Amino acid sequence: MRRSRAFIPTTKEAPSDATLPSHKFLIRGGFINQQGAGLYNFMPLGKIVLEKIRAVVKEELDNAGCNEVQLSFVTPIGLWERSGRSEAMGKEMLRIKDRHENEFVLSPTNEEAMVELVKNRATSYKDLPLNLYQINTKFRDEARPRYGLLRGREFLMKDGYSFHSSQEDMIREFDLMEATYKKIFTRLGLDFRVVAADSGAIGGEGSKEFHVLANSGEDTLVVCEACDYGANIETIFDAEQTDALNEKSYEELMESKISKRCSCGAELHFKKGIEVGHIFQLGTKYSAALEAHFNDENGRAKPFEMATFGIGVSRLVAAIIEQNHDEDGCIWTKATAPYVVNIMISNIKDASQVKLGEELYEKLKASHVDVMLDDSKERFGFKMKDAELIGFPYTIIIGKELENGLVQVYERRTKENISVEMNAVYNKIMELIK
RNA sequence: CGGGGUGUAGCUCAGUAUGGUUAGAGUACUUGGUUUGGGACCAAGGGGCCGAAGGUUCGAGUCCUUUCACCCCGACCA
Repeated sequence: MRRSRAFIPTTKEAPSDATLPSHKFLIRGGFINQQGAGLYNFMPLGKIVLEKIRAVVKEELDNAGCNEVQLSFVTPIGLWERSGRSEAMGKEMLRIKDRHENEFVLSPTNEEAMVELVKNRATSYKDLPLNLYQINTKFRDEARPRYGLLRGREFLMKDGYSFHSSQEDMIREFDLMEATYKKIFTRLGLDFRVVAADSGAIGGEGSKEFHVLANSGEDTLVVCEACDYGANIETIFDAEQTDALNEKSYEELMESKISKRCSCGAELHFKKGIEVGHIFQLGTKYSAALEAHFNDENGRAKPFEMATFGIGVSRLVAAIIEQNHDEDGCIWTKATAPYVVNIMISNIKDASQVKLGEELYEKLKASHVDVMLDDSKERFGFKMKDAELIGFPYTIIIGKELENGLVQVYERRTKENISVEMNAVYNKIMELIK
């Protein structure tokens, strides 16, 4: 993409209502803009990031044998009445009426719809197991949306549901999904932890959360430094206790409640996390309620054993920045950067700079590198600030040193600038972005 | 859903206590010129139903009533 053709409205100042780094930088960088409380538009850069995350999620799930589907976003209220969740979820569900006065819900989640989809279509144990997922818009009418994309009302979430003929098989799938999620978050370049969790309102037993570690995280985790043990603090104290406590007294309570040492012997620490994934074992809660049965080996009807798996895709966009930013802006990981390489022509009036920039641009594009050519008329300082704000992992600076046959490669994360022979920069970049 | 706050230019905000020229600044934008390695400088411009509706008044951004929206703290949540 050429900067001169791109719609990337960056600003020097953040709107006054943004408090978190991710919120500020995503708006300042021209990734998103707010449409209403908890409602966001994704502008070109934001959309690219979203799609990159979506692609990684899809690839890993498909590899693990999951089937992608797409359920209708608007769902008849009857679906929710049958499971009792119309009542249970209450005002969280946004209800609308059509011209015939029929009531509908904008899906906040899709257990019911997915059970209905599979019911009477997968009818035998021979049809199982099945794992169906979608990456689709959800709507939850939060009492108080906040923190930009971290707690919107409308959001993009991957939700998956698996169907099994036995609990053992369901647990096997649960473990497979845990492993798959680890691959996904690793590929995205994130520092994350898997922790034991409460299963919350959705019900069921056996529940694990995936948290991106970040100071602004809403959840407090207890994690072991040595092994992979971790737990959400909610699982250790009941809600009333946690209400009254500040962080320091958590530590005191910890001593009385649990050992300061992990069972592996290493020390336990507190971390803040942003929940970006949640997997849980549902059992037959929904299949029994909705009478979704299959025939077992003996020809007996049984409700499906189920598990459910979520990943907050749009939340991840913000979580990545919460974990990866500095005072100047975003620092995207290689897998999530809207453009991995930014070619900066310092002075657009300098024909030799333009020539090299164009050549590199074409060459990198031909090599399937996601590359931006900054051919804007701005001055050097402006372009640098803009590149830092947007957070391209690498910027090739074509400028003054070109007279000596040199260009600079600027690494966003470290802010290091290295000089490279102009003829060697292509190979250097290809090596760096691997 | 409880408590608090804010709505004035694309963005950040003055102006509102005490009503009174043509509603301001910075930034962003347009044009011309000078600049050209860290969000440049000079000059000239464009841009506002002062959130909305009603009311008081000779006169309302400012006072009164109603309403809508958004934000913050809490309770609740991928």
